[in-house]
Amino acid sequence: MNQTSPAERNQGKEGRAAPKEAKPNAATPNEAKPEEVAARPSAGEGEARRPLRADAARNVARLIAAAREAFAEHGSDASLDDIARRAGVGPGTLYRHFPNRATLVEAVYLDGVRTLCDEGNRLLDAEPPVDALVDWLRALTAYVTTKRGLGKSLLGSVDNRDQIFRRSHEMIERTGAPLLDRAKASGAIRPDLELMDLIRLANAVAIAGEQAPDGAELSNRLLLLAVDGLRTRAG
Amino acid sequence: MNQTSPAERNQGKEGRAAPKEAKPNAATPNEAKPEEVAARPSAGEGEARRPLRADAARNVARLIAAAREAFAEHGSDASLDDIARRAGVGPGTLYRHFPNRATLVEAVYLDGVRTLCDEGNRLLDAEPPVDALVDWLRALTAYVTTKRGLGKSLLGSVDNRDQIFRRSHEMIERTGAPLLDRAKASGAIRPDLELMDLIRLANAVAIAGEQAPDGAELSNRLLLLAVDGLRTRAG
DNA sequence: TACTATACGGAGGCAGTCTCCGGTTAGCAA
DNA sequence: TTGCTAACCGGAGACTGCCTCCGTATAGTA
Repeated sequence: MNQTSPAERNQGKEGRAAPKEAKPNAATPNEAKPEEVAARPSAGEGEARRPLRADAARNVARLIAAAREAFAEHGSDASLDDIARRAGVGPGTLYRHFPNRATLVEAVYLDGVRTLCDEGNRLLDAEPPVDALVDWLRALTAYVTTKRGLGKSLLGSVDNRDQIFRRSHEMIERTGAPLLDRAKASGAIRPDLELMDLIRLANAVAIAGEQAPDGAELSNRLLLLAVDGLRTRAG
Repeated sequence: MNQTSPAERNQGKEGRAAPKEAKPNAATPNEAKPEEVAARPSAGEGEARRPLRADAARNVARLIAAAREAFAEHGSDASLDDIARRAGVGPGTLYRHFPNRATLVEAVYLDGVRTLCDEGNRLLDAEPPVDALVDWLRALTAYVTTKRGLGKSLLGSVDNRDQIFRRSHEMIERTGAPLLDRAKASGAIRPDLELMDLIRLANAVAIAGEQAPDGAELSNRLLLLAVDGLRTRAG
């Protein structure tokens, strides 16, 4: 039985038994793509790692997808039991894979980064390069929106949070840089543009979208307006 | 029976019945000092106001004190049942006086401002004037720390929050200005110093203290260092 | 002192969290 | 293919928090 013990989950919560502690493991569901082979989270560092069974990996993926949906609708305080139901699994299954809310939030967060980077890698072959960059910026803006909501709820886990944020930023840079270089090389984008400019732009339009009733639509419109201004001017 | 109805408390919470809505009343427990005579919160504007009974006023005061303690230990998500227990009253009593968490947070918040201002008014007679000012700045820093924690949880009530923040800022200015003037008049403090400088200073050291394990001690040390720099230089 | 409007409080319903353990099954060896 | 077993599942149940209801208590006034 790979049930995480109560001691594994305790971290400074008063009253009832403390909530489960987020465990930084070398290979956790959050490290690998949910469907990819993954070692079990509870194995010690020196122990041989055995990948998750196929049904377990499927459940992890379903839980992350359900959590993303629930967090989008209700925020990161969404009911974990509800997430389990949406995923079609029992609460015990949710808690076996994600000992507490923070680990699930982290998993959704990193899955979002991975999806964003996968999208960026796919767009490396898309033509024209400037449209590929714009498509990726759109995905980046959507990601920023979810990042802001989930990032706040990772506040309680200071040690881990900085590491997560740094790693995701690195992933985004590795993905965005080639896309930007392609667009510059095509001559359609001003050559002085830097990736950090685009990341800040995505942040700005995501924040603007948070305040509006039709936030996603507004963010998209603002993004397209801003990108228009980034194009190399003909003549 | 002055029980607030479910409709009075509802405000956009999914799942279960929505939580109680904070009711902005002309005279609520939050307006008056808890022990002071207060009209009942649920009375309409045009109705004659009858002060709370003595036992009711005592319970309000106990609830605010218990809430402050619980919020300091657990944050503004502290269990309301636990706060009622700490106050030695039933949950029904808590909900009769504070229909939802936000009203209780607001009461604790405003009570803190009132306490700060009372402290400032008491210090108007203290000698030397510069030490009186420093004592008040220490209290202001402690207040800012609690303000930041409680202020975040008032985010959900945008209309009321701005009003609360503005009112508390006015109270702080009315209290702090005479203390600063006295210290200036005594010649011990540089004459170009403004109250906003001191408020910003209190904010800065409070924020610094949030990140440290011995936060309160650090904030105090930083405050004293900074105040040293504000003194009029001899010679 | 008697009366009554006001206040109290805690049982109970509901929802969410989280664990435990009997049952199921994926995956491997023979 | 079959049998075995370690890994996995899931949901009942205990517990906590939120919140209301209504019988009881009491503060305050005449």
